[in-house]
Amino acid sequence: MTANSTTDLLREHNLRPTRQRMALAALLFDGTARHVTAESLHDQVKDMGITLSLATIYNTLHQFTNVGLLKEIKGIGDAKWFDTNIDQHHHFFDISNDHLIDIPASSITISHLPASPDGKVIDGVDVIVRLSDKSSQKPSGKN
Amino acid sequence: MTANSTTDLLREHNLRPTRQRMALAALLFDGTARHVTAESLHDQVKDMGITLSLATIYNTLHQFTNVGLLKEIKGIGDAKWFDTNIDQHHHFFDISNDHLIDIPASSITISHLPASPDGKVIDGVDVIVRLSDKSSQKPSGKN
DNA sequence: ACAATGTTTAAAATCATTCTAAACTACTTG
DNA sequence: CAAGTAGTTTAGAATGATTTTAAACATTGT
Repeated sequence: MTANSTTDLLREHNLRPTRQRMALAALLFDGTARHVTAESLHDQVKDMGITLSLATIYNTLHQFTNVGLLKEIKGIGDAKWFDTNIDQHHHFFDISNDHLIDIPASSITISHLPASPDGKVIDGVDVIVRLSDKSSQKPSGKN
Repeated sequence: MTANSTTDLLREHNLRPTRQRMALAALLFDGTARHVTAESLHDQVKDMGITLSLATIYNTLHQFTNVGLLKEIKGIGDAKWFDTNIDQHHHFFDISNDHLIDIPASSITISHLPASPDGKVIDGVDVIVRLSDKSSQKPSGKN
């Protein structure tokens, strides 16, 4: 993604193209699906020789999410993840290495969902398919 | 649940029936489906006039989970939830009041799950159906 | 260039959770 | 049932992720 299109992307979403947001947008929106946490992004940025405070990473991830450039994924590990794939979709989560893989919504068919309670509507459905290594054993329930 | 059967329940799972574990087990395992966080349990116990340290609540929830008396639910809000329903099942999560409702696994049919990556096996599938109030509007993506 | 407003930052604060080490309790053995 | 030992509980400190604060700084419109 060129510097110019990054600028445009930010402006189109009413975000001033600051040095910090340019760096993060360039990194995130290269067209490939990315899954990041605030910490992992911070590390990536640091590796590129750019210094950004962690607070800015959090601010920016939230701003990008608010304008629809990112999607927040909950329920993965202990930290919050952000996904550059903003389509409705689901995830494989590899518990052996904390890796996420997108599953297009169209690849999963959910049928027979029970009716919502009165006065409630379905806001969304999240499916997480946990993966582990074929060889590894589940721990037995011992104290 | 009587004091005696609570004692037995704990012993059957190799847990000493201490005052603290008895109180928590009696509260949790009354036969109805309960969804608790460490904090919510702590508050419930406090309301009954029993004083338990939060650390003990955490310890006990983990021990109960390890022996298969509880199931940990991930991806709900910011805290970890524990469920007395230990069958494989899914959840409605009402985002307006942080309430959980069980959905039996048999009530949802998931088909066409993509194949797992090489060397990986499916460890489990979690479905969370987010609910909101019929009247409330989704926030529009503004900065 | 200047003001006005938006943005970044370091540092402190917060929140959920875990760890630590000392005090305590339940179980076993003599 | 006394004493030892192994398991438990606890307060408080530590951790880790995230948010807040308030001051310094950058961008934009005029």
